[in-house]
Amino acid sequence: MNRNSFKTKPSPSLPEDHFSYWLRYVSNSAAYSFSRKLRQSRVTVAEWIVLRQLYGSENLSPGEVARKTGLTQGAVSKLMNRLLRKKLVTRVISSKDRRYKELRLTKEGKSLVPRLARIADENDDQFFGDILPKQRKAWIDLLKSIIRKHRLRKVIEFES
Amino acid sequence: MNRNSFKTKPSPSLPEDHFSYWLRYVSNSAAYSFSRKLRQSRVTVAEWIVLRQLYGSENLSPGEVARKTGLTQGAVSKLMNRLLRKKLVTRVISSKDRRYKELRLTKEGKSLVPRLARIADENDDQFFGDILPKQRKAWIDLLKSIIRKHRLRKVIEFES
DNA sequence: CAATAATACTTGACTAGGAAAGTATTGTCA
DNA sequence: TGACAATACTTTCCTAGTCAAGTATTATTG
Repeated sequence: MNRNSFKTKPSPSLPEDHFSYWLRYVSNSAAYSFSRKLRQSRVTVAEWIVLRQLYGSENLSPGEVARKTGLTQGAVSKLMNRLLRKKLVTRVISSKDRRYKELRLTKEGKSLVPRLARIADENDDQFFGDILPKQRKAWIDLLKSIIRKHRLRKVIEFES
Repeated sequence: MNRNSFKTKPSPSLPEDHFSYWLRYVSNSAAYSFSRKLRQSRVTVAEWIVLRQLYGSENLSPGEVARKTGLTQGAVSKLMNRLLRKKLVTRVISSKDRRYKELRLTKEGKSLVPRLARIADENDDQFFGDILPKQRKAWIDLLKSIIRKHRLRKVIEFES
């Protein structure tokens, strides 16, 4: 008779048993590597994401930035203070509705974005450049389908 | 003549153009979801990982925990203070070498681990349960190969 | 065998972001 | 039109981690 025919208590699963563990492992490592590369430019990952958003529009309100990035308003507010101090953005009260603020890239901010984009490209390539385009696309489609299925809001993220 | 025959400056890549963006999106969402589920158990993700490590051995030193989890010693030290306060671990100075400490799960800590493991299983299944086992394995192999290639150290992680 | 180095851990200063309370402005409607 | 609601943003308090300096203990070495 099988020694295990009686009920056994299976030992609890390990973190490494989970798909999300490996995903996080790689994702966090890539993010960490990226954040280190950004350090020379005196910018954080969250700042890069926000700067890139602003690059695309003439001006955005803090609320719009929060919605587009998935950050909370509070986080955006603090982020903007930092970017203001670094003279990468300007923030003025809207004349139409004094509750709103208008955020704009400064000249320096504008010129920084393409440089940051190159760093991002490079980092992505370094980690995932070997994956064949076809497979890469399949992955991204799968990730997007998970996002849709769970109606995920963006969640940003650890900084080192 | 083509209007674009002169050199054009391609617009800088967007965060969404990067593989790592989608990886992080899903990874962080899953981690966030998990951390919310853990809240009821009054534990954080990092705490779960450490508790699971301790579950596997009679006792570990803070340094061993740090090496196994990828956390810094400082982080482990603070984590242990919290787990101590929650009465989930004990910490005593080793009698062989007074520089070392011996960390052990309490009875309560031991009984908690299987419950946390179930929550982790459930969360993983919720996000990634639809992926076919075969494809799932292919993914994990790919992630592991990236880890090997870059000799990645673990990096833990954002908390909400 | 004392001085110095190495090892193990802790602590303090700092950064980052979430949640919720707080402030200012505009909209609504009785 | 004046009170209350809604909206937009900021601030405060909290948690969580890194890094580097600090403390304690043991090992090494001249």
